Amino acid sequence: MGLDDRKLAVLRAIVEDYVSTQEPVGSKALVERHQLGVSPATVRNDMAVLEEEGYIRQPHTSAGRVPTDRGYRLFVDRLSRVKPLSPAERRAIERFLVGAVDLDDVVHRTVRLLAQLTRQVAVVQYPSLARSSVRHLELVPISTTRLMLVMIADTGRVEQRLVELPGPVSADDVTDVRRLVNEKLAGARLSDTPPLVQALVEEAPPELRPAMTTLSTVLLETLVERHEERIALAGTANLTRGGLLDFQGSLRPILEALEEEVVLLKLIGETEPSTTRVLIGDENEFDNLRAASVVSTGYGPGATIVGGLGVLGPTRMDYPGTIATVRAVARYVGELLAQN
Amino acid sequence: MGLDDRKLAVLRAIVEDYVSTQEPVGSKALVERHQLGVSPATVRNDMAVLEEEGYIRQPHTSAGRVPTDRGYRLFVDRLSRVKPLSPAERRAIERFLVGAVDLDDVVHRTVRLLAQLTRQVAVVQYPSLARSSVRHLELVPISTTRLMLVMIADTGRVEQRLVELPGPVSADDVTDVRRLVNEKLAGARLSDTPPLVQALVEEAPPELRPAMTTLSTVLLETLVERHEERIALAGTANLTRGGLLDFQGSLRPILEALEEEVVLLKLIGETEPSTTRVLIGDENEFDNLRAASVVSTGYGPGATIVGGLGVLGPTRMDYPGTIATVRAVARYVGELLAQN
DNA sequence: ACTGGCACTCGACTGTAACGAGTGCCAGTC
DNA sequence: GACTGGCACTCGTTACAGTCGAGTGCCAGT
Repeated sequence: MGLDDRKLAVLRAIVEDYVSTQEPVGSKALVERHQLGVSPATVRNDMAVLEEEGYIRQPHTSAGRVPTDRGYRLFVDRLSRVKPLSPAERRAIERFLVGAVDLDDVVHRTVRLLAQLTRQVAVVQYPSLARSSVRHLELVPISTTRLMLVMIADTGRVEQRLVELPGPVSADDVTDVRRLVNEKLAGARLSDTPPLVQALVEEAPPELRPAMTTLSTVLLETLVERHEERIALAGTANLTRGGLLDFQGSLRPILEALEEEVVLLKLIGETEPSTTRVLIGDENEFDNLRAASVVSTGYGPGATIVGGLGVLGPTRMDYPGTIATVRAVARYVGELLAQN
Repeated sequence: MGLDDRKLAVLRAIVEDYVSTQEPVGSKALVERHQLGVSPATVRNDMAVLEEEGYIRQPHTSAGRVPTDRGYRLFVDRLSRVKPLSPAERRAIERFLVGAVDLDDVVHRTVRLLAQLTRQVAVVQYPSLARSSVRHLELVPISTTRLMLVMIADTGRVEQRLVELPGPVSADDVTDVRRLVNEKLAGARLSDTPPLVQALVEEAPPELRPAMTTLSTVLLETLVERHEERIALAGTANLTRGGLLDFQGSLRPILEALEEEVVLLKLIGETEPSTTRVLIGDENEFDNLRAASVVSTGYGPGATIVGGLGVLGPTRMDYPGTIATVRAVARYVGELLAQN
């Protein structure tokens, strides 16, 4: 695969033109718009090679070339530099995020901001419980045999859950249980809680045993097993930009995929370190999304990562710009979280 | 507007055929599929009258007829009976809603169920705070000058909000404030709280005054002013059924409208009594949604109404079936809430 | 009041032709 | 050997004409 510099320049030019015009690009138009210093015929020869190598393809015999997923991949990896944000964009980010009053607010503002800046579908994962610590556990009696368990995490997340007790429990008992539970669990990482919860049951005074047992089950279920992830979504209307040319005419599979939290989590839930991840076309594992690309990254206060965020759009997207925006927004959100 | 019985029957037949075939219906096809007991020519005369009265129209000169918004309105008001649900549907509803562990769960299951049964976009409003009572208010110290305020409503809703205090407050003070606040507000309807909150500040011991003042501001803001409504959405992929024939080719305006909580609230936030509301085409106030219809109703435990739910689809929808499903789901959700 | 018949309209579909963007290839040039 | 100009070719797009048929409006007849 001997791709000399000029062939790479041709590929870059094709990607850039196609992204901005949305139309297959031909050899003549290419030399006109870019200073390649060679004739269309030469470009055609280069194109033939690029096509053979699988970086570009022709929609039909007598049309221009279009980048393949592989071509975009090469472009992203080797042919593009991350665009610095414009001052206007920086200002927009700051303006948008100040004044958020709670975590919900932060997440909603973030997802809308991201959708607006990238003009694509934005996805933000709430700070993952698995990466949070318990700040406080509250038990609110609903009736004599029912409690509302409210957990407040250090990331600002608040989760509630109804607990059905095996027998009636007095208000004093609830107070005792609350104190016990908080003594043991406050400050603990959620992923470390199972043994602590276990100990809780064993150390409980006999009269509180049954209640504590039930409670511990619910605790484990809520906090650990049922990996309670939350997701916010915005900008689905942006899918209709490019008037059905992207996504080969049907938004259906995309919209279906966007309704599945599991899918979104796999896409933006950060797996690797804090690097920005770009999934192009069928690089992602979902058939429904083989016409889409995803740019995502992790965010969190300081250097730690508590959740992921990203955008989803057509494979034909402005990768450098999108990557820059996603990164910048993630950084700002991290700073915001660090303040709380 | 003398519409005799046969003309009404013709209109009904047109609506039913058009809804099921999605194609303009002609006089000949009509007499074939329905036992009208008259010839196509007669039907044509009736159609001419119906068209003159604005109940149907021709997409183009030599095509069949299509109902207008006005035609659907007449159909809904006078020509249709609510379809009873099939046993399969009843079973689906029950199966879907048992096992919900908290309010979030109930709402999410409901909205997905509704989307699945009606095969349209479903919207469910969380129980409105304005119609809830305070069950408990919790104050969790984050730092010496910061509190997390958590409000638990009797409807199961839990709202949190960060409070920035004017000066440092001791743990004991927080306990005092918590007790005071709960004594005053527990059990109160949220809409009745403003005077209570006011009294709270006035009656507070002097050393707690500043903290209490800030807190009261936040309380009022959170609970009353910033009418904190929440909405869940599902089934947007259903918009793509009928392959762009509905919604005159572009989903854009619909998707945009669905992103605006305010819009959705106006659509399904119940205004009138507990009756089912049907908004057809441009009967709703949003230009973006003039190609859509909305069927909505209120729900709540027992006879009280705490929120709204409904579905949105093309004006060409199965109104009797949709209305029946929306009502049934609302009733089941109400029962579920009553149990808690 | 209803019906059969008939002329008419007009979108959908088909086939043909002209057009042009874009290609691959080849012979020629530096 | 690498690049270029030229040329034949492909094939989608557009325009136009013609046919078909579903559906209508109207009118005379029962």
